[in-house]
Amino acid sequence: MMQDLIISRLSSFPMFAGSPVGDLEALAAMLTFKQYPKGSFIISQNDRGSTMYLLVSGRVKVTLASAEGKELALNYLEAPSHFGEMSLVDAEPRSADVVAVTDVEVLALDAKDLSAAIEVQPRLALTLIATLSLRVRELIARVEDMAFHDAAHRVMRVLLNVATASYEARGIPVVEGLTHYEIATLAGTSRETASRVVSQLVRDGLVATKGRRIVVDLFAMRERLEHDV
Amino acid sequence: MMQDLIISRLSSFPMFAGSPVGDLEALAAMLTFKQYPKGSFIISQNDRGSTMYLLVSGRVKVTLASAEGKELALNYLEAPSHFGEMSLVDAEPRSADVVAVTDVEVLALDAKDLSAAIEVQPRLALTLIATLSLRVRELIARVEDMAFHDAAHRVMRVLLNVATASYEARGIPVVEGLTHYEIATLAGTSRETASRVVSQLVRDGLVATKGRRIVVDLFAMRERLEHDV
DNA sequence: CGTCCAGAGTGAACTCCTTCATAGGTGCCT
DNA sequence: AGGCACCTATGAAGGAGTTCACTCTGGACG
Repeated sequence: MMQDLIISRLSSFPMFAGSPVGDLEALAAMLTFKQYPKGSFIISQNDRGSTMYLLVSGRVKVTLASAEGKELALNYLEAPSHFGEMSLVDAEPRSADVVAVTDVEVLALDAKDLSAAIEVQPRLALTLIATLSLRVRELIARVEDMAFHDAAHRVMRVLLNVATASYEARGIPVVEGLTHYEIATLAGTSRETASRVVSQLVRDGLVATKGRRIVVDLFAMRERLEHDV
Repeated sequence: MMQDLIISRLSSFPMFAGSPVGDLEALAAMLTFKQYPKGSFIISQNDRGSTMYLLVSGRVKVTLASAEGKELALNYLEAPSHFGEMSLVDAEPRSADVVAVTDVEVLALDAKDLSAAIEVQPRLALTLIATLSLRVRELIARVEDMAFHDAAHRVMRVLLNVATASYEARGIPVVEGLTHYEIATLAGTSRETASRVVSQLVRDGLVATKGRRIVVDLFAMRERLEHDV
C-alpha cells in the first residue's frame, strides 16, 4: 500500500531514521509520492510552487539558464537529499531549475503542512536550517571562485570536488558520468576552456584520463589549488 | 539595568515584537550586549565562533577578501537584521568577514542556547529559515550575474538595487555614501571599470551625478537591464 | 579660504577567455 | 560491424576587462 511505501522510503533519510512509527505515519500522510522520467523538469525557474521535495532515488541537477541559452549548474544532488525548501517559507518564485538527470522518485511536502510536519518532527526545522546553511556556504565559495579565480582554477576545483566525493563513496578519486560540457557549466566557463584545462592537467600529471573517466591525483590537485592561489 | 536595555532592543525586531514580556526576559538572559567601533571586525573568515548576532544599531558589511588583497562585498546590512546564524547549526568556519561600517551595537546569541531560544520563541526557527532562504536567493542572483552578465550590467544592477532601497526608505532614488571602489566590490569588478560605467550612464542619461551622489532613473535603468539582457 | 588627499576620470597595453571553425575520437544501437 | 550522434581537441581571431600610469576634482580640516 502507498502509505507503507512512503514510510519505508522515509526511513532512509537520516533526519527521520529512528523516529517512532507513529510519527512516520503522521508524516507520510502529508507526503505525496511522485516519479519523474529522466530529462524532465521537476522545478522551473520563476515557477510559483510552494512544494519541497525529498529525493528518494535518482539524480537531479540544479541549474540556471541564461536568456542566450547558456547554462550554469549549481549542484548535482543524489538521494537522500532534498530541494525546493526555500519556497516553504517565503513566497518568492523558484530561483533555479531542477531537472531529473536519471529517472527520479520524490516525496512532495506542501508548504501548508510545514508547521504540522515540524511539530511532528522538530528535527526537521534544524535539518532545514543546516541544509540552507550548507547551501549558503557553497554559494559563497562559488561567488568567491568566480570573483577571485580564473577559469582553470575553477575547473580544477570542480574536478577535485567530484573526485573527492567519489573517493569517499567508493574509494576511487575519479570523475565519471560528466561530460566536459557539464564540467564547464559547473565551473562557469566554456566547454572549450574546460577541455583545454583537462588536457593541460593530463600533461602536468595531475590527472589521468581513461576514455571518458578522469582519475584525479587528489593530493597534488589540492596542493596546486592552494599554492598558485 | 542591562536586562531591561536588552529587552527594549529586542522588541524592535519584527520576529519578537508582540511577544509576552516573560518570553523576552527568558531570551534576554541568553543574550549578551556588545559594541564594536567603526572599522572593527565582528567576524573574520575562517574563525570558528558559533555565535549569531542580532544587529541592534549601525551598519555592517559582509565581505570576502582574496589572497591578493582584492575585496568582494556580499552585502551591507542595517538594523534590525542578523548575521552569523549559519554557525549556530553547523560547525564550519565562518565563510566571510563581517566588518562594522559605522559604530555598531549587537546582541550575541551562542549556539548552545539555540534550542532553548527556539523553544521560547518557535518563530525564531522560521525566521532563520526565511533569512537563510533570502540569502540563498540573493547569492544565486549574484552567481547568475557573474556567470551571464558583463561588468557594466552588474554595476547597473548595484546602482539600481541601492537606489531602489533608498527610494523606498526616503523617496529619493539616490546612491550615496558609496565610493566607486565600494560599488566595484559589490559588482565584482575593478574600480576603473565601475568608474567608466558610471561615466557612460551619465552620458546616456540614465543617471545624474551631483558631486558624489548618483541619482538614478529607476524606470529607465530597469528597462535597460531587462532589455540588453 | 587655502591645502591636501582620498576619490574619480581616462588612455593604453596586455591578458585571459570566448567564440568560431574544423578535425578527430568514442561508444552505443540495430 | 557499421554508422551516427555526441563528445573531445585544438588553432586562430577578437573582445571584454584588468592593470598601470597619470591627471583632475571635491570637500574635509586646519
